[in-house]
Amino acid sequence: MPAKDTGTEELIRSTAKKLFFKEGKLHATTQDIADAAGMNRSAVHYYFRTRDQLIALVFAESMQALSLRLGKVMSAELPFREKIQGLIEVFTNEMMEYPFQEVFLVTEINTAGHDLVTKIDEGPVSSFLNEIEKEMHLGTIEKTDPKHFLINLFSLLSYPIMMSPIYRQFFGMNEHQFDELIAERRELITRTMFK
Amino acid sequence: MPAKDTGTEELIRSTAKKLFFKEGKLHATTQDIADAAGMNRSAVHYYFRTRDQLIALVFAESMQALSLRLGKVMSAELPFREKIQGLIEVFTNEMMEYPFQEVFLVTEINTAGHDLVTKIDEGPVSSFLNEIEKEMHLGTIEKTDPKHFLINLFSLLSYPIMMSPIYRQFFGMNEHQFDELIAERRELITRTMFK
DNA sequence: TTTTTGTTCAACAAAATTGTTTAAATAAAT
DNA sequence: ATTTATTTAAACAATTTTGTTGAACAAAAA
Repeated sequence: MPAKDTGTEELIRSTAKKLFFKEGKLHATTQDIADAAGMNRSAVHYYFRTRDQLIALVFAESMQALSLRLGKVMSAELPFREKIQGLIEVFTNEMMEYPFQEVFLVTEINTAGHDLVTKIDEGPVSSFLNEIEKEMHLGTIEKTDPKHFLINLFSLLSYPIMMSPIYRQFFGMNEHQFDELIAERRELITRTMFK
Repeated sequence: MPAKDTGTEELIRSTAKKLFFKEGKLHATTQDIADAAGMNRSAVHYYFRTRDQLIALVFAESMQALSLRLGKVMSAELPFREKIQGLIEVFTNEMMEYPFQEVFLVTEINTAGHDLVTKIDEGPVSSFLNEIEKEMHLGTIEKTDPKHFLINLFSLLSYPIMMSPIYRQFFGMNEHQFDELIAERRELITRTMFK
């Protein structure tokens, strides 16, 4: 009974993500999305009924993917330092592709107030916090609340990329120059986090 | 000839900032603003003509204030370490009061594409970058591109606060608990940046 | 007091956005 | 060939949001 399957639904989803996460167009209308996907606005409603439902789905998928990514990276069978390097690699790549994903998530939480509690698997996070604590006892990283270690790591990773439009102006750099600066950071962040 | 002067215009401005910067309601309508300010929507249009003009003004003022704040802190007559501590203090306070101000700025740049070039005085920034470089030669901070030092500093400062809705969930903390975690960071950031 | 100026509000009009409906066209599966 | 599912299109209504206008009002100036 099902038919065509030209992946239209998936196209709409990915186009919405492109607008929200890549271009930072947080107010994109159903018309904007249809235009960007090269189709009729009716198709958007046909597959997702309402704009809110589409956004709720994009939000949920983004949270879920984030949780999955975290889980995979945090519970990898690797020595601590390599695990951190893997995390930096994975999340830097994600941020480079979707610089405004986290901004989207936060503003959605502020306005719509989604219940994200269910979306996050706290298991890997808390066991990773334990691993961080062990590493602190070994002396390779500074001793504090392990939550600070995690926060610092993601701060150094995410913030410069999501704020790049502002900081490019501050430093008078073009996009290419700033991308090179960001590229240097993978190594720099490792150095900053250890010792 | 002028009349009343009940500071209504100022009230509208500050209410808009409260919605945008404090509560992260980035899609707030003129009605939302009027409601929050306890007045008629016409008043908003009377003073600012259009929503876009109000937003443009809030944006410009925010950038200008940021530039001013930066300039003042960066060109203070203080030893380097104390200058950094002052910067941390000032900008942490600002972030605590207006957690979503930077998010507002970035999303505005993405959608409206304001020309912020004129708004920023690059003078103090570039001379502060020189000061950082000098400090690197003295050996109190690690040697890299001084831009990285600045980026790191603001990452550690701003990101945790603007992302608090997400990370509170991640760590299963309430607002008060997370505020205490943030409070610990002023000292922690200093320690991380030096040595 | 009268006039002028500036402010507030309610009502209205215009525009933008959303969501539905209907019809027609297309394409796949049975 | 028939049925089912997909896609486009156009038209429409409903809602939201915006922006304007005119009247009422208050305060200062004349």
